Formats: sequence, structure tokens, C-alpha cells
Amino acid sequence: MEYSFIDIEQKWQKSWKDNGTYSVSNDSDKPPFYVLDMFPYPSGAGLHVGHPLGYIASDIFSRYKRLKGYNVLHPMGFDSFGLPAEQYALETGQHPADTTEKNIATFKRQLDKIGFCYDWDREVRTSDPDYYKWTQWIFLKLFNSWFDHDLKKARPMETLIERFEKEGADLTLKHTPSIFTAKQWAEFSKAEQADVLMHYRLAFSAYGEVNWCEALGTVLANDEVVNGVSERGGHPVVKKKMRQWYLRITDYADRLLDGLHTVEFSESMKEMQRNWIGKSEGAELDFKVHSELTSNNSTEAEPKNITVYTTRPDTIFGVDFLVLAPEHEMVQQLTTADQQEAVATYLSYVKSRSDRERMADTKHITGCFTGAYAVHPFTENKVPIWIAEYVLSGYGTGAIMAVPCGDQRDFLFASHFNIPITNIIGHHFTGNEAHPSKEAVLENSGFLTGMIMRDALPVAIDKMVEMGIGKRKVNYKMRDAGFSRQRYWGEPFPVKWLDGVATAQDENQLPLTLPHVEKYGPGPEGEGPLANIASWKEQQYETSTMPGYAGSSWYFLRYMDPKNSNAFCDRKASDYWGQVSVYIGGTEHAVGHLLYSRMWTKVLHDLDLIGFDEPFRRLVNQGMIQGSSRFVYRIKGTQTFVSYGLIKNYETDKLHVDVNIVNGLELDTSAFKKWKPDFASAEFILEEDGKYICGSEVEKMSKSKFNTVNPDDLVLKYGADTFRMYEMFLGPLDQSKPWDTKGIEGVHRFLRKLWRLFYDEVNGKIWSEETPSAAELKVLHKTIKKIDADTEHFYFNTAISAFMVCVNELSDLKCYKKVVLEQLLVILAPYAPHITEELWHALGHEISVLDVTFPVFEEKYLTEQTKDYPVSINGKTRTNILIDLNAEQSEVEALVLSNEVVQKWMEGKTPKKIIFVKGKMVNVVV
RNA sequence: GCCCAGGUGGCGGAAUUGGUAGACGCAGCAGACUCAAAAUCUGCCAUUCGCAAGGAUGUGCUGGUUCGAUUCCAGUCCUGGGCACCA
Repeated sequence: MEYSFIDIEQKWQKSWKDNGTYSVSNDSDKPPFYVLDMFPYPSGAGLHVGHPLGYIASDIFSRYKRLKGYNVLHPMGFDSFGLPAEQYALETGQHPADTTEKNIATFKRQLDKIGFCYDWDREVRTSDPDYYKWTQWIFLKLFNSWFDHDLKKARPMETLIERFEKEGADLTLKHTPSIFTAKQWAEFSKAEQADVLMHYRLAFSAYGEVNWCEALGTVLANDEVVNGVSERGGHPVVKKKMRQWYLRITDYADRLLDGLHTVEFSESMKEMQRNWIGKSEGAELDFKVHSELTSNNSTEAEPKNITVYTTRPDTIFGVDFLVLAPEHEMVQQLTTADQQEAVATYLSYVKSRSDRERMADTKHITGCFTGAYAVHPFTENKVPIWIAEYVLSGYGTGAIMAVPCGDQRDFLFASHFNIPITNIIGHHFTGNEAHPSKEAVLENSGFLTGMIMRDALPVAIDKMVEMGIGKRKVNYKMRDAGFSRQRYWGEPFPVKWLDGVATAQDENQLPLTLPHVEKYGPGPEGEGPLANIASWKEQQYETSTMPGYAGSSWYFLRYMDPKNSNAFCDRKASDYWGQVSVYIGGTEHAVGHLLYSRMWTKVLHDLDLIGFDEPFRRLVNQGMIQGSSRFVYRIKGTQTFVSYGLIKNYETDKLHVDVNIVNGLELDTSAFKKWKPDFASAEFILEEDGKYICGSEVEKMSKSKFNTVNPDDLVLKYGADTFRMYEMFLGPLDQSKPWDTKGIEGVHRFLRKLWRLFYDEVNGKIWSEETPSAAELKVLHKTIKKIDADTEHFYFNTAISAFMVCVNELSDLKCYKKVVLEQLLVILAPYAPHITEELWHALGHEISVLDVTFPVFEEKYLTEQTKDYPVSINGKTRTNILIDLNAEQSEVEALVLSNEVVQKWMEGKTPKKIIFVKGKMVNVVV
């Protein structure tokens, strides 16, 4: 009897569906276990082999936990708001809702073929009004909450208003724009009060910079800006200030850091989040602007101080200049008359540069002197004030004190502009490069001279505080998260602008549904497409929409109670399931999505809406499946293609070619001619052996690079079980690897070989009721042990090789015994659910192999008496000697030294030392 | 530029706690079965010297620690991911 995977897979997929095998109840005696995938954005290109990698892993794990006796929640849904659907709408005029619907249908059909155990009754879609009603509802919670720094938690705005009514605000209250008394508060106008409150709301509105493209009249995503111009049309892009919504995630910075101690994320993942949050401790320090300036710019009465942020106040005596971010608010005021023109030129240059360019391009040192000077607070020397793009306005105070002898960027800047460098660390500073250290002894440093820098740090701060020119300051690299987009395909804000005051809508009126628009282009003044709708504008609704991450910041909660129309998630449901037990997804979400969803969870927890404040107990990262692109080389201006080995002789253009018409590196030239009409008349210059060899490169898998492989084709040809196991067999889950279909045959052969343990071509059924031998039980239990441990740790590639070893060994032993085989089926079921279900029922079982218990490994079958010890002389293995496992050092030494090979290598010398590690090895040192 | 990860045969990878480098699989080679093919089975398969026995070299590169290093440390090169409006 043949292994006909197509029939088997169809049969069981239908059976599981009909019997509701995967439906999950919130009411069970079993302990809950929640396995979650990062839900996909349903792109128009459909699923490629990269998508299922994590889904297969989570599916295996879910089934494994089910066999281990858990009630497993394993849902799937779609992150269906987003930019690509809108861009597609712009190009084709098709409504994003329609294309999204279509794409989701394709995704679901493709996912189902792979045999995942999702409970589709719990599916969520972020673009569904029944879903985004609750996204808007949570937004209102954020809007109506503030972060109480005394209690370190979010509280309703009413509590803050009460406080203002009773006590007003003093400087101890973070964020307050001014100090006021209770009486003054009462006298504020509504707009003034709203303005103060806006400084506290967790979702707030403020002005911020966006990528502005004048020619397109629209705001662009970073992704849409390539080399400083718009991707569409290649128009110039500049930064522009616009009113935006933000989430006050910075208030949660410390809790986001602390929370990392309570979760199982990889150390590198935690490290990335810590670096993103970027907590640093230092000081803010005021520099007086030199009085010369007042005479130059006499209109300004009093020169302000420049406040810099530094993590190294100990290096204060090494300050040779100050640098302001070009966007710093004091730049205009500081610039002297003769520097006006130079500064203006520099500012227009900076406006065209992205933050990324500004940080990455350290080879070109740019900057401009303002003409102004500050006064050093201790030496009273004149310190020139510069502006430069390497100082970013968003970090610290947007101004730094430059210490060239200790900071490499400052050093390069000083060298480039010939600014004299003060040395405060003696011989540590060579004059060729900066010496960034905290261990050097300070010289030439006034009251700090003679101290080690590390010790001088607090002394310096104390002195600055005492003089009233500085204070300790904790700083975060993380900024508040931009939360609005001038786009159509996202959640509308349930907010109206009444007399310039953002006014939250009543939650009973939710959802505020996304209205239909005629065109998807921008509104006037760079507003979103919603601004083109007269009725929307008349009602004074906010015209921007929420960003992609809004819906994905809480979807894991909705799965617990997906149909609830009275709450985002019933408290009983979230208390039953609790945190996500294991969350699986790519590291590309390391900082964005994970931080946002962690923040939302903390807010919901603070407001007592859920019982946990970290969403994900354990995080498993899968690597990216990369595409292996192939290239052909066309001689410029012709239809002649040159094989890779010969391209040096010609001037060629490099073109992507479909990987599916290339075998290894050899192009199928006739398939190539048929591939695109343009190439029908293609001619080739071939290698000596008559082949056309393609170039290759590893890149992101994408339709435009013609390097995608569709899982449907593979499932059709080899079956879902083979496909699932092959994806897992490729390598460690967390490692990125290029896709190569070549090896899939091996896994398919393995499943057929498994099949032949049950069925013989001639005799049909061959399994027996015989009692297994010790050797057979050893093979079985060795495998159970390995599979159990590897599955728990997501080491699926080694688990699969253990299955292969097991089936190879059972075949060699001609073991067709039911007792052994049925246990093998159970442990294999998570990996290959279809074939195991088929064989399990063939063995006579009525219930599904999903609902049995994972076999228990028993040590007694594995115990060994002896070991074939590797014996090395001076660390080089020379021979193996079979020794009793219980043998002690002295016995072993005697056995080893009497060995012929050992004696030969010892060349008659006496051993200095014999190292014996029980159960491992012996090493003789001569 | 900054942050994170990775670099082992022709290829994907294994060695999970410092202890026999190359498990398992692909590709390849030789053979068995077959009229033939497919399927299946058996053997070989890091490089190099050697008829062989056996030896030397070998985990990106340069050093270090150790009886012993793919594994630990320092430096360096290369590749991939992220860097705040792609998701």
C-alpha cells in the first residue's frame, strides 16, 4: 500500500474541520497554555515559504503542549490595516477593504493547506469595525489617562484634574508647562486647561517633524523615501512640522526596563530593547552665552542660557566648544550678523538630510559656527558655539558640550575645523584620536585635578548643583511614539477638534467607522484623505488615522474573547488565559511592536482592566527565510545575455531572473525566452561547457526580486507533512537562512520510510503485536527523550534528525511492533499530523492522535555498561579503548598505559599527568 | 555610524556543560534489483601525502587562556536584521 499523501491530508483536514478538533474552550479543567504567532499583514503577493516558518514552529509546539495535557489556545488573525493596501488603492482605485478581503481569503486558503491547528472561530482582523471599535476604545483610555510618577502608574485624568483643583501644580509634577495654584487653575479658560491637560495625556497631540513631499502634497513614510527623494516620482523630501498624535511611552521607560526581568526573551532581544530605551544617567548643565552677543543682537534683551545634556560632567574642563542641533530653538537668536548667511546655507542643507544619513555618514564632517560664544562656568574661557548635524534635536536637550580629547566624534569635529583641543587626561591623549575612558586621572581640571574620572563624576555634579548651574538628569534615547498618519487605511481617531480643543467622543458612539472616500490622495495642507470628505470636516473630526501598530498592540487579548460586543476582552477570559505563554515571531519586531504592546498591556493593567502587566511570558524568535536571487547579465542596449563567468568582458546590466527557471545556477534558456515577451528573441553568450550560469545573491524574499517560492506548489508535490518537516529541518529556528528547495526530497523519503514500517508493498499491513526487544526499546526511548527535550526548546531541526535516525534504526532492526510504532506516532504527531493520524487510526485507535498522552521516557532502557573512551596523547586523539563505565581513575590509567597505540605515541617517556573525565575521555600528557 | 545576530565539507547543518569536529539530510560517485525506468537497498564521500597501514592539516582571520578550544577571552574582516511613518 502506497503512502498517498494527497488523499490522507485531504481526508484528515476535512475530518478535523467537521469534528471541530481545533476549537478551544475558555472553560476547561486542563491548565491553559497560550501559543501565539505574530499575525501577518495580508499582502497581495500571498504567502511565500518564509511566512510559515514561525507558524509551523508554533503549530508543532501547540500540538506538543496539547499532548502534554494542556488546554491550548492557538489562534490566528490578520493585521489588515496598512500602507501597502492604500498604495495599491492609489494606483488601481480598488478599495483597500476589497483587496484586503481578497488577500485574507488567499492567506487562509494557503495556511489551511499546511494543516495548522488554528481555531478559526477566534480569528481577528484589525480592519474590522467590530475589532477597531475596541482599538478606538483603548485609545480613549489612553487619552483619558495620565502617568502618576509618584505611584508609577497610569490613572484616569479626573484624578489629575482633582489635584489641580485642590493644589494646582508645582515643579515636582513632571510635564507641567507652568506652575499654577488651584485658584489660577479655576481661572484658566477651557482652552488653557485643555492645553495643560494635553501635557499629561498618555495619548496626546503635539507638533512634530514629518517627511514632507511638496510635489506629492503628502507626508511620506521613511520606507517611501529613498536617498532623500520620494520613491514615487523621485521628488525632493524635506522635514516639516505638523500636528501629530503621540503615545507617552517615555513615561513607561523605567517599567519597560524593569519588566524585562520578568520575561523569558533572549538576552539579545532584551539588550536591543534596553538600547532602544537608552537610559543614561548624567547631568544637565547651563552655559551662559557670552555678553558680546548682546551687543551684536541688541534686540534680544537677555541672553538665555544654553542647557546641554552630558553623561560625562567629569570632563567639564575639557570642553572646547558647544554644539547645538541645527533645529535647536536658539540657533537664530545666537547667530551673529556675519554668520547669518553661512548658517542659513547650512540649515537648508541639513533639512534635506534624514536622521539616518546624519548618523551614518560620519566620514563627511559638517557643521557651522554661529559666531556666538558661551562662557565656561569654571574657567570663564570663551567657548565657541557651533551647530552640526551629528547632534540630534530629539535627544537630551539638543545641545552638547564637546570634549575632543575624550569623545571621538568631538575629536574629529575639532580636527576638521581646527578648533584647539584641551587635554585633561595627560599621556592618555595622543593627539591622534580621542581616548574615551572613565579610568584616567584628570589633569588640568581645576578642582577635579588628580581624581580618577569615575570618582570625579559625582563631585563635578555636586559642584554644579551647588552653584545652581546644573542638575542630575536621567535621560532616555526613546522618544514618545508618533501615533498618527496622514493616511486613509487605518483606524479613525474618535476625536473632534472643537474650537481648537481635541475632544474625545463618547465611548457609546464607537466604532467611529472609516467613511468611504472617492480618492485616496492626500487632503489639503498635507492632511490625510479623510480631509477630502466634506461631512467629515464639517463634524470637525480628526483627519489623520492611527498607525499600523495600533491594532497589533492588543490583538493577543482579543483572541481570548473575540466575539464580545460589550468589552474588548472579558476580565474572566483574560484571567483564565493570562499572559501569552509563548510568542513566536521575527526579530524585526524587536523594538517597535514589542515595546508598544508591552506599554499598552501596562496601561490596561494600571487601569485594572487586565490582571497582568507583561503580555508575553516567553518570546521565541524565528530567523528570516531569505530569498536566493538569480541574475542574468544583458549587454547594454541589446538582447544578448552573457553568462556570469564572462561578464568582465562586456558592459552589462544585471537583471533579476525568476529562480523557478534556474536549476542551481544554470539558466533554462528556453524557459527564459518564454518567461517574458521581451526576452523571446534573447541570445546567449555561454560558458565553454555550453551552459548559461547565473549570478546569485541572498536577499529579502520578495515578488519584485523574483526569488519567491510558493508553499502551495511544494504541498501539492510532496504533501503538507513533508513541507512542514522540511521547513523545520532547514536549520535552527532562530537562524536566518536562504531558501533552497533542493533538500526536500530527503524529508519526503523519511516519511515514506516511516510508512514502510507499517505497510509492505506485497503484504500490506505488516505490524505485529509482538513484544519488543531491549534494542528496540532502547531506540524508542532514546528518541522519546531527545524529541521531548528538543521540542520543548524549539530545536526542531535536531528533533527531525532524531526521527530519521530512529526510523533508520527501526528499519535496520526490522521492528514492526505495534507497541513501539504507536509511541513513535504520538511523538511525531506534532510534526507530521496527517500521516500520523492516518497510521494511528490504521493501528485500530478510535480517538485522534491529538488527544492522547505524550509517552514518558524511561531511563532503564538506556543504561550502558561500558564506554568506548577516546584516548588522546597531548590532546590529540590516537585511539579508542573500551572501558567499564564504573572504572575508577587508577584502573583506567593501567588499562590505557598498557595499550599498544598509547605506548607507541609515548615513545618510552613517562606520563606527566593523566586526565580522566568519567564518561567522556582520557588524555595522557607526556 | 550605532545596536543585535551569524561565519564549520560541494550545499543545509550537528557537536545543547571546554572533552572523538562533520550526526542527519541534499548533491555526487560506485554497485545491487529491473528488459528499462522509477522506487528501493548496499558502500564511498573535509583537504592533503601514501599502494596500504598510517600521517599532516582543518570550524572567517590574528593572537591569548587551557592537559585539551567550533565552544572561553582580546582584536579584526565579512554577511544578515533593526535604527522610530513598511509590517
